[in-house]
Amino acid sequence: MEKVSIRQLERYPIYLNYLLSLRESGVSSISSPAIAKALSLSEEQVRKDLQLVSRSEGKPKSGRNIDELISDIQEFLGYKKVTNAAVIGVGHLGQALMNYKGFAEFGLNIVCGFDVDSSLIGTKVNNKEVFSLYSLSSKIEQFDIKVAILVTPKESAQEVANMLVNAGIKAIWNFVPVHLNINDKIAVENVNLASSLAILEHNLKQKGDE
Amino acid sequence: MEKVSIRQLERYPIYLNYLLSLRESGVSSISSPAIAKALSLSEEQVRKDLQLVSRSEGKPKSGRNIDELISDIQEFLGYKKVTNAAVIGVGHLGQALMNYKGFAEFGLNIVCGFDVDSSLIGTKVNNKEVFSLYSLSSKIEQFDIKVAILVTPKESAQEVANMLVNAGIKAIWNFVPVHLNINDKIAVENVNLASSLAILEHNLKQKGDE
DNA sequence: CTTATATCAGTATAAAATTATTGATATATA
DNA sequence: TATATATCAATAATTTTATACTGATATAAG
Repeated sequence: MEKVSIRQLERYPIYLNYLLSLRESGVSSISSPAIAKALSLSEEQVRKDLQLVSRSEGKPKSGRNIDELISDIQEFLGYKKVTNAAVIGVGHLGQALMNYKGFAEFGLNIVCGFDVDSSLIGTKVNNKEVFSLYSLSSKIEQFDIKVAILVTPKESAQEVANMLVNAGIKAIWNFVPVHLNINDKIAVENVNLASSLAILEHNLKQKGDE
Repeated sequence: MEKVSIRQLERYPIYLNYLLSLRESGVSSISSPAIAKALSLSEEQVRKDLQLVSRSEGKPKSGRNIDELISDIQEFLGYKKVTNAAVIGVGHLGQALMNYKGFAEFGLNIVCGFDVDSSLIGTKVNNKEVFSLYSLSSKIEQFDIKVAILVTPKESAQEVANMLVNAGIKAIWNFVPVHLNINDKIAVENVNLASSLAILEHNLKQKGDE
């Protein structure tokens, strides 16, 4: 496999999204410059990104076949095989994630939630049961859960992360704004809204100054 | 202002978070290498990042004063002045965002929500009223709303974004997985969960292969 | 008080990512 | 069918970002 950069990885879902919407409106082929224009990227970047994951070459003048391109990106991103996940911490955000329908198209299947709050345990959110955090190990095995979606309060995030690792989780999608110190055999990806907001505010300030 | 990179901007909230937790546990000064170690970064990177925003210099052997550092980062990120925001689209995620307490510390104040669903209009979420999307212009002015937090369905995102711009919004924090074509006077920052998940899955796969 | 050293600031180097360039070619158009 | 051109792949140049190095200095330890 050729090396793919983090930045590239971030772009593929964006391409995919756009291509899917194009296909819905009946388009059957597209060129890199056209994609670039639609997504405000450079054509070189788009071409390189697509070259990396696409099995067939693009054709001058006509571009690439959309169906093939979609299939190749989905394949590359692993959307074609299902990964089971669980939400850890069934608060507002946790529940919103459990209710989110869109994960299915990413191959992510949220099978259940975990919490310590006894008033939540045994309830269902979007038809997915909420279990006690202390049944983690058995449920992870039982449901073949690979990814933990961590949405606990800050204070308990590290402790719960340790529990997850002990219970055999291989990847943590961390929505808690805390740096987790974790065995580097485990994949950790942080969703940091504060970082995103910092960029927005910075841009807002700059545009205001112009 | 010296130039700051996107990557750096993303890191400041992470530093801040860590420093706040340190201060809570009574620590009063910290060195760049110590921060680097705690957050799994390189000491050079941390030092450069801090140099950029810190008004006072660090001292060999003892490092930097935590209170000062926290204050400088907060100042730099604009956390000390309040920016009013509104949630556009009061679904599961929109409600979760309206309920999220953490934005206050970022200087972001969600004042209300907007939706087109008449069963939502007039209700309150976390004590913030939900207005009709068609009252956008007047409310934006009335409440001095600067940032729109966009959480609509895909299909309507672009159309609503246009309405927001017409109504005078200066920044859009876009949670919808759609590329918005917007006047570049407006700051747009995309929160793309699919991108984040793509990175996680890629790492998961790589670690599995090792 | 003196010395050793951790940390600093500033600069230089290296790595990563993006953008530009070049020559080739498949297709649309005449 | 011939020609012009949009797009391609591959490579080179540039820019951005991260890391390493150097000499200076404030503090801890003796």
